[in-house]
Amino acid sequence: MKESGKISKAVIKRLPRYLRYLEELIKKDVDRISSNELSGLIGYTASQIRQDLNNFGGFGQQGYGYNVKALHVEISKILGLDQTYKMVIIGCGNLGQALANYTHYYKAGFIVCGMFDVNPRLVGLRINDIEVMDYSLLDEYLEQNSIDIGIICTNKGSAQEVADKLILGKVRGIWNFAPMDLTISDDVALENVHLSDSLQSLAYHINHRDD
Amino acid sequence: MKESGKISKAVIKRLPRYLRYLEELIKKDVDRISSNELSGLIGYTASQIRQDLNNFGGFGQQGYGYNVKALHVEISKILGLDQTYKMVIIGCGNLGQALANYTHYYKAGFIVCGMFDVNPRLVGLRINDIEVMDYSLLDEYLEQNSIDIGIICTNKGSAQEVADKLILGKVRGIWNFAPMDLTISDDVALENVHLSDSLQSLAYHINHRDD
DNA sequence: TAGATTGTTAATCGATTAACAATC
DNA sequence: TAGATTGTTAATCGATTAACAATC
Repeated sequence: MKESGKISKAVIKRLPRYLRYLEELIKKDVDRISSNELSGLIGYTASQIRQDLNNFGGFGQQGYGYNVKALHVEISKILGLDQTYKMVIIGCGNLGQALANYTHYYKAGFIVCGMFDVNPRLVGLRINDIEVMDYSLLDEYLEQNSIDIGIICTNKGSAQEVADKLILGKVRGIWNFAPMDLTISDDVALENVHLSDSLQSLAYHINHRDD
Repeated sequence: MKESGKISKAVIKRLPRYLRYLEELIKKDVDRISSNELSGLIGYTASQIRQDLNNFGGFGQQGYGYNVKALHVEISKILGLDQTYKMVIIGCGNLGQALANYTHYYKAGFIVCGMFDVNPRLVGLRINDIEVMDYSLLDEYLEQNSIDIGIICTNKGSAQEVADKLILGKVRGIWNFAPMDLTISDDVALENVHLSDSLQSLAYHINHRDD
């Protein structure tokens, strides 16, 4: 295995997609697959697939290909999906609630432990057995519970303040849905989902479909 | 201006971010900005900023820099934000509802016209004055209304079928939130938001923060 | 063993950065 | 005009693809 730390972001971004296709193959009881066959399904070149996987070690076997289940296990481990993550959601509007339900039903391993909002109408609400707490209780909650991920579903104006609180409260990663770029100490992982940016890209591509 | 059609995806992905920072500057009544100053804010190199913008034409002026408002207008036009887009949402669970509200309140220009679901409990519900219709009415609706964008918030199993219907119904773009890769005729634009992939990347970065 | 397919090096391609002449 | 800063070409860097020897 190569030294970690020099694996490019582009490679990491592809790993979840490998996982999705491997899951399909497992469902179909496919035991082995060559980089060439996988290329046909997933759309990356066979060469790229082999390069990607070899960043982490030799998971394949010459003349045989890759064992589907074993590869799935390996990529899961690389991504850290063999662990569980405790999460809090800050901002419990539609999006916050959607993410709570989504992770609850579909994402074993990512567990929403606490939900927080400033809106008194939302405080007290129960979403999948998690009660929405008042935002003022966040600091205390983070002190008393070891939380891995903070999910920011607030508006732009509050997002940086929330991020600061989350970092003080020792989260290891932030999943940011607010439409802005957060300033984050670099020992905290940050993943942005900028829906607005995404929609604007779509608009561009709608107007340049023939390119 | 260069020939369109050879502008890289990386450039397009950066445009919405330029727009966000330009909006901040407009709010602060900043009239002009140099690539160097903008670089300090946005985090791209000054060189990259000038390269990016020159893909579309000479928006700046030597010795002066860029006019903030004018640049904002130009990038908006490039992205097609000077137009309006009629949208339908398929799948009106939490996420579909969240997106309806989000675009309703924050995204002038992107208008949700119709919402559809198979679940009889959701059909009839009103979200921002849009009534959720039965999914079986989608084909007819698309025939009678000229819709630009279809937003897929269904589960994986239904997503491809929905996409096919949307394409038959002549949408120009699809915003896909289902955790799978759709097969799309290439005159339809496609933008994926794979939340699950995003969360998995975050997990990776949490476990490799020191790299 | 012969055939298949990986792991890995080398070649290519594309994107980013640096440099600087043009020009406001 | 002198100074500032763009537009644009050239250099560098990184990521993808091609090729092939290693090996199961």
